Amino acid sequence: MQKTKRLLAIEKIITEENITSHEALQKKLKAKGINCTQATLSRNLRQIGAGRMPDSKGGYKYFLPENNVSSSLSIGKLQVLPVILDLVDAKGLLVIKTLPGNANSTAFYIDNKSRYEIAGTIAGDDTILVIPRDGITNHQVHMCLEIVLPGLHEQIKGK
Amino acid sequence: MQKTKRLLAIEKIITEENITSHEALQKKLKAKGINCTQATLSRNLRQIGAGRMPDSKGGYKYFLPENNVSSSLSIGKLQVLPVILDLVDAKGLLVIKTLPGNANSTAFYIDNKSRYEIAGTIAGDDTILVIPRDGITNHQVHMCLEIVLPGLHEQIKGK
DNA sequence: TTAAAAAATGAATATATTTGCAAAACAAAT
DNA sequence: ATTTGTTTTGCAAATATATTCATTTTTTAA
Repeated sequence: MQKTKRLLAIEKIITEENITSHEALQKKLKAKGINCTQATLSRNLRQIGAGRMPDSKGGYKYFLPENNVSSSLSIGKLQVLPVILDLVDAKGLLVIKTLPGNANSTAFYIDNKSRYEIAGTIAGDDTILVIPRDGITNHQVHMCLEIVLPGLHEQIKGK
Repeated sequence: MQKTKRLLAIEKIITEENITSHEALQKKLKAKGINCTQATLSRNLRQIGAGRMPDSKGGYKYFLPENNVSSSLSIGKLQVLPVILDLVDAKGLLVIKTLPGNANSTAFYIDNKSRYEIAGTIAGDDTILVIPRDGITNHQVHMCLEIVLPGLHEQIKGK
């Protein structure tokens, strides 16, 4: 999962540092041992939905759109992950099993990440149905969920 | 005021239509009788703080950052303008006179436009002090206020 | 008004970003 | 393991955007 790792690194870097060009981002990644071309970054930045705004210093700054809730409610990774018990594909959809009572909050969390790949979610008490958008492969949704919930697949595999 | 007119037109166009490139914007402006080069648009887009985000169709879209309040409170132009009575320069600052009791709401409105040129405002009952940021010329603030409150100078001149 | 200073503009150029295409890496199924 | 199909990637080229510089326009001050 070389790409996923890079996507995560990019998200982290552009939210934490002032990135003003693909080239600058490329260098930061290199420093972390992640090598790729500027062309790949162009594609990756699009994929994660990164935008660009003028900064006050006459340059430009790349940014990740705020995920409405995640920041203000600050649901951290460590609180979200342990409640997820299983993840299975079914009929082009995904079913996530959680600890009892945790489906809604987790689905809420996923929804608020506003990923393009996910059309929506429906949550019961301990089960979430994730509905991918048309044209999105099963595999893409898995990648997407891994981004929304880093470590997810690790987590599941261990159960 | 050729430039101000263009800036206003650009703001209007990119909020109302899907603009995906400088060239596209240039054509829309031309259709409105406003001619300029791509170079000028590059500079203008920076000035008004326009950003760029990936759209779902594989392209990009220019946008104007939301002015937190203006949209949700929807203080329209027509309600704001008539309460402003005068506008004078003083010691590098600007003094705005309003109808009694209208200074605070007007200042609030200006503040929430979050213009770079304006460091802040202080409002009494019928008077607002506008404090420009260091390095901003008096003229720049006027341009800026004209953008925040379209028709402002027209309005004042008529009194 | 007129002269001087500042700001805005276009043309050309430099730089940055995106994309087509072929090769490589990866995944799925046999 | 081997084949087949899909995704990812780099390279090179195309496109889009930013900037330099010279000129024109606009503002300021006298």
